[in-house]
Amino acid sequence: MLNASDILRGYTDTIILAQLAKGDSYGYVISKNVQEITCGALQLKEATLYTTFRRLEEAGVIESYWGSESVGARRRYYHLTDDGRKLYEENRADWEKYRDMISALFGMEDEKR
Amino acid sequence: MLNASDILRGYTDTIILAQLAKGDSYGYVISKNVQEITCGALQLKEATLYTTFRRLEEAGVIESYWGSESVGARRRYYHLTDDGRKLYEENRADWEKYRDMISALFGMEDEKR
DNA sequence: CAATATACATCGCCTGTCAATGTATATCGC
DNA sequence: GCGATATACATTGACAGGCGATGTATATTG
Repeated sequence: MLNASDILRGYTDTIILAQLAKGDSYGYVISKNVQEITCGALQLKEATLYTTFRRLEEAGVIESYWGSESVGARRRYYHLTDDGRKLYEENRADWEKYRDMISALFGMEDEKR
Repeated sequence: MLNASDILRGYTDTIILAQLAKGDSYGYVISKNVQEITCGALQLKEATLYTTFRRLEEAGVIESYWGSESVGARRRYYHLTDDGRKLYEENRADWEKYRDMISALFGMEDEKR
């Protein structure tokens, strides 16, 4: 069966980038959003989520800062940099190409778009 | 950038299954077909291709036999088993779901179908 | 006051992809 | 005739990303 973990691989970065493109956010909420959007079918596991944040920040496409909540658990917010936004747009464009290629490879004759 | 190797990951099995669904075939030709279909954008590297054949055969979804060519390099042909065909159909169905989910996660509001 | 939700973090394993390397046969141009 | 290139299969070891397990801490709720 098509495996969710292997599907995720390669898309995790862009999924997070897409969430941040809507505005600054933090791990827990992003994780919940992904579950909601996919009706629970796909999930960014915590280990994956936080290692990905590190990687993206190191790459300079996101920046982080601690939230100023005075109540509840602390939150580390992330912000998309200009480079990050550029990367996001590139990845979206790439996806449209790869998506069509995979459909073609899977023998789906172009129920186009 | 969306990375071709990580895109492939998770789809390689089904790509091969799809090729064999059209009839028995062998590594070299399958590899060429994939390049052709994707205009060279995606490529099943030999190491990947042959290790995947092993994995799929072990899983009982394909079977192999040596070709009877009396000329040229020997060819190992692969044949889709009944289980293989079933898996192929399942993966195609899964793909349609995952494809739409990823599009949604990437913030592509449904230019449907 | 135990259970659950919120929230972040790290370690080490697993698995699939691939570069590098090796083998062997056939063909094509010069 | 011979070097280059195409056809064809195979293995080894490295690498990287996803994740299970585990740990920390605060807030809410029954």
